[in-house]
Amino acid sequence: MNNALAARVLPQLDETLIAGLPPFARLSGHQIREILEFASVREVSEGATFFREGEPADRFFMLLDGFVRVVRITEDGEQVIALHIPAGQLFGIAKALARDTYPATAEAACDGIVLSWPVSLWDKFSAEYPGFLTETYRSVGERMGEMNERLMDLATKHVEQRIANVLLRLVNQTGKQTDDGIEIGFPITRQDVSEMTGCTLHTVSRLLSAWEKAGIVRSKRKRIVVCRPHALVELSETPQR
Amino acid sequence: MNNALAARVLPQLDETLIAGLPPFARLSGHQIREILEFASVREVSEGATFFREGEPADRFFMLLDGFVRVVRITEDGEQVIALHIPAGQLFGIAKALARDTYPATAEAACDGIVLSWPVSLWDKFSAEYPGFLTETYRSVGERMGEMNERLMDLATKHVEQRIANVLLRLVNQTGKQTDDGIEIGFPITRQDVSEMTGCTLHTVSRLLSAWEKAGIVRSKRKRIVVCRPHALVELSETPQR
DNA sequence: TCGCGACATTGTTCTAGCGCAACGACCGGG
DNA sequence: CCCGGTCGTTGCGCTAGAACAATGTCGCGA
Repeated sequence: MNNALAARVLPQLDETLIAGLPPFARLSGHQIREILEFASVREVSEGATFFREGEPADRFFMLLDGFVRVVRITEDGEQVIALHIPAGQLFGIAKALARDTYPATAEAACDGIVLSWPVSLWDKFSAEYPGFLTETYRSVGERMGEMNERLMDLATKHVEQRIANVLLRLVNQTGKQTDDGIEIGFPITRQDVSEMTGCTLHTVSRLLSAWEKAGIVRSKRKRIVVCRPHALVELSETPQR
Repeated sequence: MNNALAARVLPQLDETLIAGLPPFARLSGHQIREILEFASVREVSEGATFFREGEPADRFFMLLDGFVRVVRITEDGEQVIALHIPAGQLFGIAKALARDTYPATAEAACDGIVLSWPVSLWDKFSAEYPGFLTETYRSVGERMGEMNERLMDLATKHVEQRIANVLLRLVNQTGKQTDDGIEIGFPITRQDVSEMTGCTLHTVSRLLSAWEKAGIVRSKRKRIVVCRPHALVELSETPQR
């Protein structure tokens, strides 16, 4: 699908691709065309970096296809994955929060396609395009809510519950139905899961093995399929043991 | 000071009190008076609740004096303190993030004074008062940054480092110079610290005792004074042990 | 002034999850 | 087809910090 989409999108940007996205939903055909005029398109492959924490925020982005991983790195080199952003959302919107540098690093969790605009257009977008700001702040609010959930989990839950929660969230947000169950929509390693849950990849590996034996998940290299989501829900709710 | 301020503020709202605050900094005297016309004033005492998580967000608030504690509660009744808000900032601004309920509970960390307005005035404020929205989003951004820091800490740091960090942050944000050192600006229990760092009050107590013996802090009931901030900085940076 | 409730300390025991280590499996490139 | 790198698994010992428990202290209201 990625390739098919790329083939459609790259030769000539198709306005129907972005017309339905929340920040642009209320715009006229003319406005959509205008937006596309200004946009740079970029095809990215897994692992590509869009921008790094601390860099001057000179562009903002719309993800058309794929997933973006938002990452922060501690002084001693440990990564923490703060968030995953699905296709159809804006990111790198430091300007919306009156910042002039990016607060985190953004990289492609899988191959994908992004549009981007210079930040100098931000004020034009927010002034002229009805709904743009509202929808932007709605998704800021949602991301804050998600961070909050993770904060609570890290503060109060056990590793097992946190991992169960992360899998459930990813499956809800990005899941694709397969014959076995629901698969997380992008490649993901044990290391990634550990960086999302604040534990070691060893613990993740052990738990996934155990869950695989129990028939709750199935996983291949970089792929995780959840077969019995409800079992995970129960695990994530069990206070301890 | 609280009482003196209350005496000044309650009989008749003094426009100089809010004219200097960032969200209102660029407004004319007339606009300031208009804002005060619409405002409800409330004196609160320690522990009072402004609103609870999940309630419809029918008002937004400006803290004139005191500190607000932003709290979330897990299904099993555990509290997590997400944030402290100092005087001079807006809070309960769900509307800014296109939410119609409050995402968390807000209570008074100490006696204080708040203004509040019905949420129906939000659009008027943001449309008519230049700088209001910008400053609002700046502080949203700062709070997100702070949550992010805490997320990283919870995910990668040890309890000792997290507690050291929390003390340093509180001292920086709210500290008052005393002859011994810098004191946190509001009453705070071991339990509170534990709810900020995701550990037990026992561990907090033990560590504070140890630090007191080492001359790093001094603490009485509900009061913590940091004598040697730099020692805490070192503790917060020590990878382990 | 006394007594109660909120707050704090400190010892002991126990375990979840980390650190370390070694090996195995799969994947893409030359 | 082979080889090196990335990704995953699993066992073992250890320790940070939780859980449990008991006792001490401060401050406020009657």
